[in-house]
Amino acid sequence: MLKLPKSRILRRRNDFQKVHRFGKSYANRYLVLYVFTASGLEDKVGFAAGKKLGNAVTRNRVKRLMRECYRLNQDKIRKDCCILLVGRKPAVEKKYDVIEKAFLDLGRKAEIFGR
RNA sequence: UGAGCGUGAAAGACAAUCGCUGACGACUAGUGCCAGUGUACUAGGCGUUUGAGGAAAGUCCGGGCUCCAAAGGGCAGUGUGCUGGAUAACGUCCAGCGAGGGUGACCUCAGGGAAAGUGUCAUAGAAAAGGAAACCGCCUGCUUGGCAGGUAAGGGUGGAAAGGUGCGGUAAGAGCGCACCAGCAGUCAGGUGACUGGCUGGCUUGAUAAACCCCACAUGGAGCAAGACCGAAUAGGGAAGGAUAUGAAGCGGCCCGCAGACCUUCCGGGUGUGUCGCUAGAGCUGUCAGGUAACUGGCAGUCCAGAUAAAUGAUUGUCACCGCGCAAGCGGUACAGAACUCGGCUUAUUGAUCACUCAUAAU
RNA sequence: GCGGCCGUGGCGAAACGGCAGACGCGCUAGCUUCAGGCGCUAGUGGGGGUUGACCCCGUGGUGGUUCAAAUCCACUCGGCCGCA
Repeated sequence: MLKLPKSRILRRRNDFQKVHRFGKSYANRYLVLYVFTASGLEDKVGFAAGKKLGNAVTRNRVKRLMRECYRLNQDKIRKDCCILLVGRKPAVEKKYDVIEKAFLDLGRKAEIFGR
């Protein structure tokens, strides 16, 4: 089942800062991906969309697209790491399939996909 | 047909698959209480149901609600400012009055007081505000190329020059006199009133209050980050300084009044991103009655988001509308995301419908 | 949610309601130097019309008050900051 309840989404400001500061980062034109493998936050995910992307509607849209990417591909992802996804400006105009392709590329680069 | 002026409905629809928030239900597992049936909490999947706006936005106003002991008085400050009404309240709305703009439909107006007082009116100009002012001109006189006196009709300056036009009058002129107009005061009539119309009077008062100000009215302050609960939780501890029942802090300006014992700084250390507040309300829909209207009242029906790094999404298909294209088809379908809540305003933006106006043409 | 500040030449910034751009950094030209820098002197200061003189528009935007607005008032756009 490809579910994504709220308990698996990062909530706390401290957690976001931890992943952002200590995680390894990978980026392409549409997304930035942070991977953090330390203890405490295994199998969790966070989504971020900064103010540069536009107003609340477009920021919400980018976050929803990223969440859908993670949800539909979570069975391939290793369970021992914590992921933070950040949207970049060119992603605002794009449809889901473009974002998903960008996510899969980044994931391969970061070697988060298990066997 | 073209141009315009008001009004302002609606905010693409349906289906399938996957996913999210809240509520309810039964089930499974764990933990606590209990002898046990059971019950409470947590987690999980399942079923039913629910889920953004007209502006949710800007935060420009006004209420509810909560706390500040009570929310009292005065001053200051701030805001509003034609009249009458609506309203919980408003800076909003409705109906009028007045002024201005437009051929017109219609639009705009912070629209009280300048005779309570003060200030300002640069440059130019003789003079810029109290009974002021003589630069040129005009008139009179004389010691005749200059001076004295009179004069605000003319010139000139200025955004504005001390009511305007005409006739009389005069040495020349002047509300000096008269008529009309404007304005002011009084009075009569109509109107709840703003105001409008008439009559009479003395002949006359610059502009600016979105300058200070005066007048009238309103206004205690803070805001759900309010506040309450659980709890180790503005805790408790140490050091320094200050104050003190001869009255501290406080009541986010001051005084009265209230009240009644601490306050400031530093050091070191610990604990929550908990629960409630949190959605039934000046609610929504329909209908009837009153009112020109804003709106009000009665009756019937109805329950319609409650998140907290913040749910309402993704994909596919069919249809609708628009653009391009011969066609197959391709692309597009605005502005924009609830955060305690309600009434407005403003701004962003797709956009019917209906009423009306002007121009042209036809009948 | 509450509150505050700013917007003026290319840049940083001044300016009682009364000639907009003081002043500094720039830029241009000249002097100085073998050359450059430093220094000194003068000028240009945004846009449009014009050969020039000169005229019109310009202080984020739109209106309003005023004889006159960068300044006062209202609305609005953009940017920055503070408060548990």
